[in-house]
Order: sequence, then C-alpha cells, then structure tokens
Amino acid sequence: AVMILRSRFLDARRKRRNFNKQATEILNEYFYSHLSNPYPSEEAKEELAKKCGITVSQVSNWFGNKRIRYKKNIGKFQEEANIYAAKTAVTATN
Amino acid sequence: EEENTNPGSSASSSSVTKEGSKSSNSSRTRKKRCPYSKFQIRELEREFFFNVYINKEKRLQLSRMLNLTDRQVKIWFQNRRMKEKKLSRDRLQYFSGNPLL
DNA sequence: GCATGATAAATGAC
DNA sequence: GTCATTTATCATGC
Repeated sequence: AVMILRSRFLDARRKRRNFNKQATEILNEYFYSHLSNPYPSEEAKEELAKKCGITVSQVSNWFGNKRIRYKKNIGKFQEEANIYAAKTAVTATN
Repeated sequence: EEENTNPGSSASSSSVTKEGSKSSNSSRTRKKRCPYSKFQIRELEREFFFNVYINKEKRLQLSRMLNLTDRQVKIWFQNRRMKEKKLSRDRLQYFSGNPLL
C-alpha cells in the first residue's frame, strides 16, 4: 500500500499535466493585472493556489515561466494581454 | 556527455588566467547553464548522502575530480539542500491530502 | 511541432 | 548559510 503511494508520488511529480482552463484564467488575470510588478506575495500565492486547486510551488512555477516567456516574446502574448486587460478594465475603472 | 572545462564558455586555449577576472564587467554576463553529466551527478549525490554540508577540503577535492569550480560545487550543494526541503514539503502535502487509499 | 509545467544551474538579496 | 528568482533544459500533452 505504502509502496503504491510512494511510486505514485514519485512519477506523478515530473509527469506534466496541464492546468484546467479555469485555473489558467485566474493566473492570467492576476498576471496581466499586475504586469508592472508580476510578483505575487506569499499570501497572494497561497490564495491563488487555493482558488486554482494547485500547490503554491505550482503557482511559483507558473509565474516564473510566464514572466520570462512573456519578456522573451511580448508580441506573442499581445493578444492574450489585450483580452485580460479588457477583462480587468471593468473592475479597474469602477 | 561532456564535462565542461572552462566556465567562461569562452573560446578555447589559454584559459587558466584566473578565469573571469574582471577586466571590466563585474557581472553582466551570466554564465550559461550547463547540465552536469551523470558521472558528476552521481559523485555529488554520493557525497551529499554522507554529508548534506560539505567542508572546504572535500569541496576542493571534489571539484577537481569532477572538473568543476568550487563555486559550482558549493552552489550545487545549496540547490540540493533546497531540493531536499521541497521534496519533504511535497511529500507531506501529498500524504496529508489523502486522495486515496 | 510547439505549448506548457517541472526541474536543473546560476545569480543575487539578505 | 537560506531562499526567491532567472534562465536554459527536460519531459510531456496535444
């Protein structure tokens, strides 16, 4: 029994699984609404993790990857940026 | 699998002039990340098993054997300790979740 | 075939 | 020393 759990834990680590659409939505919302400083605090990470149903480490990984990949090719994310900018504009202006 | 010889990653030859030196740049050029070979990893892991903290003496010895700088060995142990800590955290979180069983 | 999440070297703050 | 991070690389999904 323990062996099963252990093996499942070991190979479940590096085997990648995409996050569900809702989680990605939440993460992107935060990222593009904090584009000038996309560094969530520890508390913010915990909250995001809870809302997304993932671990804090996964949140950190996501932001790390997002930051550098965005920086490396801003053009590729322009459309995505506009989408989330419009989405959060409502709350920003009100 | 090759083992990096010069960290400067610069071109060939000469080299050993106290690499890096600072002729001008203090740190503008970040060293390119180069994955270590299986052999290097095995030896590092072996030492880590005996000692999570490595002394300066063994560090120098190990760095020579693996053709790495002391700084690289030092950094490797630091990263390895962080990895161990994270593994413990994940393990705890995973088993506490009790998804099945 | 790239997109994406996780991990491995390397840096810097403290 | 720890630790968040940057960056490249790895491994997988699709």
